[in-house]
Amino acid sequence: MPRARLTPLSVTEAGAALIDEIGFENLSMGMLAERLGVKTPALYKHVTSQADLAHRIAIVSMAEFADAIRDAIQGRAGSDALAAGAQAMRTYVQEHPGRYAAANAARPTGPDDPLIPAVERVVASWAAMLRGYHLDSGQEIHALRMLRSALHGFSTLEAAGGFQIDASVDDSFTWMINFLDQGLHPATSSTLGR
Amino acid sequence: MPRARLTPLSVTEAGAALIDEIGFENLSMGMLAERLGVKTPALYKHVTSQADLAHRIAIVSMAEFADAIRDAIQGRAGSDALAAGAQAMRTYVQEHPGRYAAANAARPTGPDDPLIPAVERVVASWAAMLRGYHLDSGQEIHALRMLRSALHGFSTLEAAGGFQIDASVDDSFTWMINFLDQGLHPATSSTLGR
DNA sequence: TCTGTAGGTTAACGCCATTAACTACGTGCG
DNA sequence: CGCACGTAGTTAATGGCGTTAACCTACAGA
Repeated sequence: MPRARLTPLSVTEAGAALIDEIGFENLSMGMLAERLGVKTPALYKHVTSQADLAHRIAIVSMAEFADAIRDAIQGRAGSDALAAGAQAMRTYVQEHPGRYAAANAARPTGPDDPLIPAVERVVASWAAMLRGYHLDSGQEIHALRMLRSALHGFSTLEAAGGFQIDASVDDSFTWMINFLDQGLHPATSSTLGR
Repeated sequence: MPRARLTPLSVTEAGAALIDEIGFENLSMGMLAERLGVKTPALYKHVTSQADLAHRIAIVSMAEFADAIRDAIQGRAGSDALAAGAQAMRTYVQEHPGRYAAANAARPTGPDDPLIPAVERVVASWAAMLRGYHLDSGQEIHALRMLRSALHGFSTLEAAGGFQIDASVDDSFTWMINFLDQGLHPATSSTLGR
């Protein structure tokens, strides 16, 4: 049998893949070990605990998420940037519900937790996007929080199957983005069709 | 020792109280039993499983929540109704984070699950509130979903300690409500929704 | 070639949810 | 008035989980 098969990173990535399949709260060390072709205690050679594993998954997921948002917004401005960023977020949550849940549940363990810069990159992307709307400096934080609330709320409710009524969820999402975009624009201009 | 101390309802209510203190995912049968001055297996005489307990908590919580929203909106209209309902929701989540999490995680077990009418009462309250804005009938669902997303997202992020930046969360909330209110008013939202 | 380290194993512990088997209280019937 | 039965509660046992301890052994470097 070959040795040195597993590393903290490989365990984390396998955990991230698993968590998307079975859900954040259903992650178990036994299932992950089996997936990796190893007995459960072997994981503890690479990860100190299940909480540590979850935190590592959160970090790589938040970094992935930050990349997705940045890539979507990059090269666009104003309404286009908002629509693209919002879609990117929704898509990420749809494709990686477990990763997103892990990333969102995590709290920094200290001042040099790599989770912090990852979170900051997400915030920076949204802030850059909002800059295109030329808000008053005092309103930027509020707009940021509103945006985050609306997108987070929509994405998680959708991922949890919370939208039961028979009406297109896609339509609701673009409607919401339009609504937010128009409200963010100065009252005069608004030529955003779809 | 007296008998017949516990009932399904009393167990559920004690569970609801406990879940607010320790968090939805930390609920354990042992802790609840201890709280009730009884051994763990005794709970199974009133509740079939921990999942059943969580579901019962979800039902009473959703009913409570529906009452809170209804009471807040009752007698108000338009912007006032929105502000009051939104505040009521935020307050409920702040005071009862575990109950809210349980209510939100629950899914109806069948067509005659009492959870369903409770959910419908919540939806009905929000729909009644929105009626004051005289939206096109096709837009009502979208507005409802947006409202729910924004309020759910804000409340849960706040309850989870997700707003770290040093700026008044209260201010952000009222700012968001104002934003939504203005966008919903017919005069300024005439071009919404293609 | 020998040795130390590190990634893996098996075995064991404690906590949890759940079930089985049993006990005793108190109601309601004779 | 007493007895029987239903039921709220008990103790004991099972199985699954995360975790730790003790051990084994393949491989790297002296």
